[in-house]
Amino acid sequence: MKTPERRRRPSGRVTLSDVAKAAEVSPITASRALRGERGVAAGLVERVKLAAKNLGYVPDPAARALASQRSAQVPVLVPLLSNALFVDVLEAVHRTLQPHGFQTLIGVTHYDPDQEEQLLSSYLAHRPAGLLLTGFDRTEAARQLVAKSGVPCVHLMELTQASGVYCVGFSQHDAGHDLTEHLVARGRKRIAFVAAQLDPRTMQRAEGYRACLREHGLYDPRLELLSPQPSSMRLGGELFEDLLRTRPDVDAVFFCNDDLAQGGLLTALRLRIDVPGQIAIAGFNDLSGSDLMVPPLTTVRTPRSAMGVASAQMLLSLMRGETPTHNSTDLGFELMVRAST
Amino acid sequence: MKTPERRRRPSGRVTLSDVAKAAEVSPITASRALRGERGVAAGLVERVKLAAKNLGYVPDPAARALASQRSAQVPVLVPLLSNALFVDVLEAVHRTLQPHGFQTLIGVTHYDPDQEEQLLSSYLAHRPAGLLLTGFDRTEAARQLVAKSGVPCVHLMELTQASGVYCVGFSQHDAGHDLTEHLVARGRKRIAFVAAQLDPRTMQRAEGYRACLREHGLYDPRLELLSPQPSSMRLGGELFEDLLRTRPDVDAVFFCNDDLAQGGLLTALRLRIDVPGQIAIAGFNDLSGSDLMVPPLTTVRTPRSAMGVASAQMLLSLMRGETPTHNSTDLGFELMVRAST
DNA sequence: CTGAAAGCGCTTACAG
DNA sequence: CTGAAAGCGCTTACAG
Repeated sequence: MKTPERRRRPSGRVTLSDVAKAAEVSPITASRALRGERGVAAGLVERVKLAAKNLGYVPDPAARALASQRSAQVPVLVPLLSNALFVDVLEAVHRTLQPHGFQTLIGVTHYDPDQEEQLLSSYLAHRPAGLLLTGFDRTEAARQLVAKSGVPCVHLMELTQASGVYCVGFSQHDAGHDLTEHLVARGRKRIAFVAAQLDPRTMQRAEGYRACLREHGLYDPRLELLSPQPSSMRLGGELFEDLLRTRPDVDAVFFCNDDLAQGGLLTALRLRIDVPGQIAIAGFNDLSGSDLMVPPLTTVRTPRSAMGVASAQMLLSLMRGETPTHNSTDLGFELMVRAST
Repeated sequence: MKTPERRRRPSGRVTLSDVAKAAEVSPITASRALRGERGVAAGLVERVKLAAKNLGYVPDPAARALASQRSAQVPVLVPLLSNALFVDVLEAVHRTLQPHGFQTLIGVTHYDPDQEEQLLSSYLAHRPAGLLLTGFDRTEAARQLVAKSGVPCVHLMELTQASGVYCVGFSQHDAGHDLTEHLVARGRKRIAFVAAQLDPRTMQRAEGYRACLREHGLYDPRLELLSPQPSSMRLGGELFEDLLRTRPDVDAVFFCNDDLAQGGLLTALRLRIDVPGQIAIAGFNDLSGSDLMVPPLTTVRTPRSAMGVASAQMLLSLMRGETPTHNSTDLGFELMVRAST
């Protein structure tokens, strides 16, 4: 009788060799059969899959990642979860990657490049299969980290023509420009721009706003109200009141995000300010509730789900080792003209 | 001259042995020093940490998980991300676990027990350090999976006295009861309950509503409007209109969530229905924007961040192998009486 | 088409 | 307090 081995560290787990034994093949063959690698006899594949199912085998992702130097994880780094914008993108990414066996990891940067860099370094240690990042604004160290890792990466929300950089988004500048153009077309002359957070994309919209007003000779820097505070309905209401106090002659407000605009609209309602009679109000993103406001809010509908799906598809293609024909996908935007302007 | 080894699979990664060599100790000692295990000479710890820093060493989580049978991941399973409720909880969990070196993984079940079971089986394969689940309503298989895994687990949002089950939440039943009591105290007689999604917690609030109205002899099942559709502002407006059509004599509505209530309130505004004159409106959760509505919405403030923090702390304690004195933490709730009732 | 050997980068016993 | 050996559960070359 054999004495029990002394050095074992049993985990009670069903392993690949258990499956291999049950199917009467070698672990290598079992591994290949389970991963659907071609070049395994059809009969063996059947046997292995059946054995795996019967034993309730679940591959160990840690062992797999260690052996193959590649996990099935795809970290997605977004600034916030409290903005429905990013939640919609995440849902779409998750929906697209899931059926291909990739696991979406959510990382929140809070608009802080240092936090992003740290997240990146920690996620990269997990040997991710791919990476999804928001925008292009990050530390040089973060950029190096990604480049050196060789992990396929797609950027969300903004566009660039830089070669070797993959991105899916729309022109924030043009969207800001077109919404402003709409206000001008409605005959507005004193159009304010009210923004919070002041992240890169907000500032690109601000540039679009400025460009448009300059084209019409209507630009006045005193009509810009920029707050670095986080965006919220409450802040929108407060900034709207500030604006009314300091610039009582404004006839339109372009809020850089719908939560601000909704707050502004509700404040107008409370103060019995006629919208759009006295003042037109527009927002950005077409978030939930904007079409239900009183009056319904004019805004720009941004392709949130489409960006999630398209960026995930581009990443899938990169992870397969393919070279996409286009490295930049412009998904456009849609002006939603409603009763508030 | 030695021929290069043929079987190497170099990953270009800085490993623990690189650090050990640089610090002139064995890999085991380096490992212990880095993990802060006590029983290593202070001088060595210094040397190892310095070497690690100089080399830019980042431990490989896959190797660590494989060797120790335990990862640093803590999956949190929530029904949705589109409800701010869960986003707030997640933020708080993440904030609490992060400094202890644990990584929060977000899993979304879409209120589907089968999806939850599948997520659980996939996450458990990663040998998580701990687990955070929403509520108690899951498949028997899911329950078994968790129990057999031995992974420490805390439940969120609901309470139970069952022994060996850890939970952090508040009484959904009592909150529903107390809000209804407030409406009764305001002299309302025909109080409707309008709900969507119909998840377990919503139905517990419904029970609280029923109990309260029965106590006052005011219960009328025809005043309940229950829709299995996902909760949203839009749906709230629609259900409110349905209710006005079928039960024109209602004098108060208890919406089971603030998004529904906000939609109802905006619809009332649009239809020029006097709130609270003709009809009182109340919501649940005190989500962003509820205090800014016109009129501001009466609701129940639920301890979202507190639940996130407390559940993460309870889990930290379990992961340390401690046995918490209380296995159930009741965080209570707060009635926010505003102008809509 | 199939398999024996080695290795991925750590940690767990066990010894001293 | 420190270390040599073995092992965690897979996959990657290499051979046949």
